[in-house]
Amino acid sequence: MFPSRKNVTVADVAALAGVSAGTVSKALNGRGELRQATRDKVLAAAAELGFQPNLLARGLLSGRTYLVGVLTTDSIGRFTIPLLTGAEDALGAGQMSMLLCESRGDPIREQHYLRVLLARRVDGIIVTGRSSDMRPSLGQGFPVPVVYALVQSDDERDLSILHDDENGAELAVRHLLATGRRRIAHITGPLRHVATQHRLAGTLSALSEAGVSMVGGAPLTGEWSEAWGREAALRLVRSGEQFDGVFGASDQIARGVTDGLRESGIDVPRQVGVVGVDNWDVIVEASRPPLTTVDLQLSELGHIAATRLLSAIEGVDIGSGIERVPCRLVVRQSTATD
Amino acid sequence: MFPSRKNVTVADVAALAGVSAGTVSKALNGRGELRQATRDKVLAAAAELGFQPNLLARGLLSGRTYLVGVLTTDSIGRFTIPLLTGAEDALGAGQMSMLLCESRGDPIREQHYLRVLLARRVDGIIVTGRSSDMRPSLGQGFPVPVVYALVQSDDERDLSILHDDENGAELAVRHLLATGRRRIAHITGPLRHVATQHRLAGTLSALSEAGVSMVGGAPLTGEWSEAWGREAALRLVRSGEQFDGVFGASDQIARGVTDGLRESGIDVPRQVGVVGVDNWDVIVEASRPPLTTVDLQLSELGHIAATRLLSAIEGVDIGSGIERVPCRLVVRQSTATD
DNA sequence: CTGAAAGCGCTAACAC
DNA sequence: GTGTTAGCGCTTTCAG
Repeated sequence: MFPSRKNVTVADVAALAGVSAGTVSKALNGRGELRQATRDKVLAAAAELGFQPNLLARGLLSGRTYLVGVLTTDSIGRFTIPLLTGAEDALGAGQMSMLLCESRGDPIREQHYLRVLLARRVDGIIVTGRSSDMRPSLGQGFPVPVVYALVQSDDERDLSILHDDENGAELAVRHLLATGRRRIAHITGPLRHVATQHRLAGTLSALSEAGVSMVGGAPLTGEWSEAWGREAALRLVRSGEQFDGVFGASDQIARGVTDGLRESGIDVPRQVGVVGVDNWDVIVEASRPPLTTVDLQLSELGHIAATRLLSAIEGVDIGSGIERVPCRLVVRQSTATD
Repeated sequence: MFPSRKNVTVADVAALAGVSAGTVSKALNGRGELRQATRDKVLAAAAELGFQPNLLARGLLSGRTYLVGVLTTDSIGRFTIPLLTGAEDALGAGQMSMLLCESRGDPIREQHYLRVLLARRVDGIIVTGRSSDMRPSLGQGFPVPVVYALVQSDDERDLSILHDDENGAELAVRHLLATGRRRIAHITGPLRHVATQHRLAGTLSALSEAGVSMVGGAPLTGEWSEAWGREAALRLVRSGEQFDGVFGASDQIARGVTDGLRESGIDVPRQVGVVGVDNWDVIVEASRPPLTTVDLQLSELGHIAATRLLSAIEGVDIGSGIERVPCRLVVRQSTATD
């Protein structure tokens, strides 16, 4: 399959085909006017030798490397993976490869990686990381385009592709309403996170659309954990407030809620419907019952980021600011109405 | 910081410093004998222009790209991430970068990526993926070294770096024994997986070391899921067999076991100790109580794989066959003895 | 239609 | 000590 112990060059192919190096190049790249017979001869020789053009040499000449750097500020995690996959899909179509750099939040490392990426003459850079709040812009005046995905640059002149938390919350709450629930509580993470704020805003907007108010008048805020979801559910039950729907701002919280409710003798989804956020398979499927949840469409997000970057590389103006990707609701049994 | 809109070359630096390109190269790479004053002049000029040597050009000449390809057969997941992180640590020290390719189990894609990696003249390749059974070897006769990590090549002539499931199971069971349990059950995944077989072997060896036999005489085999862990726990309880320890072959199974036991009125760890495998934070911490578990040391594994690859690239013979990385036990409350 | 020559940016060898 | 030359592998004029 790859019998070439030694690297074959155009010169080798040219020699075997009995033509010049220039002709080999034209034949293999379909450029220029060549006689069909010559072309075939070259192709045959190339195949016989297992010729692989050296992309370094090509890049040196063309000024394009067909490489994009992916700089993850935080460590790669659950959120970044689908993003990478989506980006790879979009890039693969353009025959580009991804150079992965994980700076782990260390600015020194980040500068180092940035330097390396530029030294390797990547065609563009995608900056990503843990989806929380903003991150400092890499700055302007780069020799290559930069797109931020999942993380927001603090500079308006950059383009950031983000998921739409407000939209996601609206989908969740509207679904609870559509399945007949009217008394809806919101259990969420720390209020200082923008995600928390956006999800709260979406929740309030969907509730007011329907003319109902939030149970307890305010969200229950805590950690992004199952334990908090359980505890919040218990608090809700003990408060004596009537409620028939809970929007948990993460799958972990929502799963904790289902556990807390079940252990309080409350049936999900019969008595209370529960919706989460993330569509994180392990949590969602292990939950009892399986969770209806909001999918953040991260692979779509990666796809868009990569596509925008490709456009920018082609010289197209991709604008700046924030582009939000809508979420998608995934219905499972935690909101079933049989 | 990176003001270079245009790419600066050695020629530019040479012009500014009033020397020749060759001298610039020597000055920047600390080669040859240069007068200190000249060296300083060049360094100053390079700094002023924000010079970044073009690694493509360097690679073309040196025959080394300082790139390694990472080919993941399956999609990148929970297991591959720590591995990548570990590999990056080892590679970073050698100033190498990672080119990430995710073939998603599609052989066509894999061949395509392999071709691209070779065309880019990577210095070496790490093959990884979901840790299950074997995978077909990429074959011999590559122009660059290849190391398999987490996945095992089906060709003995390749080097595969793997975690040690048997050792992990021994650690788990010995710990249960050391905390005073004698009647230990094993709940695990499908027997056709090699991981299942190795974990069973380790379990049996640790038990026989202590002269005790497995509760029920055989493992309970099922899915790698919480649901199966719960169900197996219930079966165990209903069977009427006495038991005071359970080794679950994954954190998901073990967590399911703790839930099943608690819901049967059995106290973990007072009446039964439970140990899992994976040290998967989300599962382990959300478990009630938090799980004692076996850490597969995947980032260590990635580190070793990258280190071996670097050696091979340097021309050192790294041997072949299987190198197993020992596991590490992480003790939490599910086996506490107060 | 095909070949020869130049050059992408860098470094190693050899002059001076 | 420093400049000059050649060449890594490829593509692209420009002759022929």
